[in-house]
Amino acid sequence: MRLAKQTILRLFQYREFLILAKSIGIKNVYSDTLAEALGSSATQVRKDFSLFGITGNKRAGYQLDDLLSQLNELLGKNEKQKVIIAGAGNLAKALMQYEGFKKEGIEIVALFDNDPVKCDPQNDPPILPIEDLYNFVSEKQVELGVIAVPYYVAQQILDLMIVAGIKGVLNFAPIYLKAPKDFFINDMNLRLELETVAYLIKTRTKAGVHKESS
Amino acid sequence: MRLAKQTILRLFQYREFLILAKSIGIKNVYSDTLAEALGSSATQVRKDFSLFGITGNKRAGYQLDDLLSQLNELLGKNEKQKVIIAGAGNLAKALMQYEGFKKEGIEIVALFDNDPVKCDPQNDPPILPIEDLYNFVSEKQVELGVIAVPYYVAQQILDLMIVAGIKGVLNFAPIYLKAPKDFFINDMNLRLELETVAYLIKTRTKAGVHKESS
DNA sequence: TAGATTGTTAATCGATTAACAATC
DNA sequence: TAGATTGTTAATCGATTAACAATC
Repeated sequence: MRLAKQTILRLFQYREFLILAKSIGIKNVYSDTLAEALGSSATQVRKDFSLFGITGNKRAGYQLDDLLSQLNELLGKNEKQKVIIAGAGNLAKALMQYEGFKKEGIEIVALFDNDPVKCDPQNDPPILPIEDLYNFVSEKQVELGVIAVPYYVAQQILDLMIVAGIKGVLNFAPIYLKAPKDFFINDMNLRLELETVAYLIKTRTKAGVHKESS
Repeated sequence: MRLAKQTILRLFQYREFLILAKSIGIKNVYSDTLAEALGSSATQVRKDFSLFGITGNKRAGYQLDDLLSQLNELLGKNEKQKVIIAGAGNLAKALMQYEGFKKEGIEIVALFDNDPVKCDPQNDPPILPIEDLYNFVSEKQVELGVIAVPYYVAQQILDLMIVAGIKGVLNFAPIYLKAPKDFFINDMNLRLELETVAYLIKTRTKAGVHKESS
């Protein structure tokens, strides 16, 4: 099934909200509850669910535990996924602090950096020289990467990742990267995103695009 | 004019490429050149331009300097914009390192943090206690903010920003924030974005959504 | 039962792409 | 001129929203 990135993002957001709701003892949710929590609409929520054959009860909404386990299954949250980060700078640190990764089945297994000063194989996760990337990734069969290196080495690092066996990346380098058709790249250009908000403020479109799911 | 966030993002990306192209001495570009550079299509490029009345020459494409100055005008790049960051953690540091901000007319004028240890009014930009946010923002008439604080204080910080006069934010807190209709929020949930790539890899949709402009 | 909520179909909306005339 | 490229209109595509029957 072809799935829009936006839909997938929403499914993750539903899941996130359910976990929170569960922690405060809620047992049932309605499409309306979820819509409210995400700034979406009830129809959208039901539509998303119907795409996956997730069903609720006509009068009682969705049973939380049930819904959550269906989403977990769907989103592959029952399996672990290893990730490496290229570039051991502040962005990498910020990601590691985002925390909750481990809880989410995503494990940062190593960082890689050019700068010998930043390297520290004893750290957990280890910070290794770029030269080790190929062997590490191919041996451990890591498939997910993050590109947090300066833009002028980003393509080179990506190429290295690709031959090593990485299948998709989250890219923070502000540059268009070339990759095979079946390779996934999710571009995050933080500066452009900030400039976009700056632009919107300046031109103060009165009937506002005030909510973006990015 | 109502403008899709995606269109604005593309305009910024064109501009970015033009600056690079200019630096290596290129004088003319074609819609095809720009499309290639961004992984877009020539039709898309011309369509975007036509929305703004930007025109080229039938046979010679677009004169680079000319195009660039039109984009600068359009995107408000001839004016400066001040921005504050709430939360002086690694993400804030990463943003400051992104560099090029000043060059882009965006100036980080202050950071704010709860933790007295992190505060340093002598730093450039100054790192101030949250208590100072209201006065600082209203006095300096800052309109743009970044939310880089933990999710459980994000709404509170946003409310504070709003009353202080901020008109839009780039939000890194993984939570749906409530704000007035004419307030701009651009949500960046880095974890969800990474999870999305992880999902796409797992389900390995062969006919790939391999390029995302997020 | 009456009221509330789901699940789905059809309508709308918006963005991207294709087609092509204009013209340098 | 012939060929290449623009600018725009129409077609397509996909996602969101509205409407509403089904039913707990």
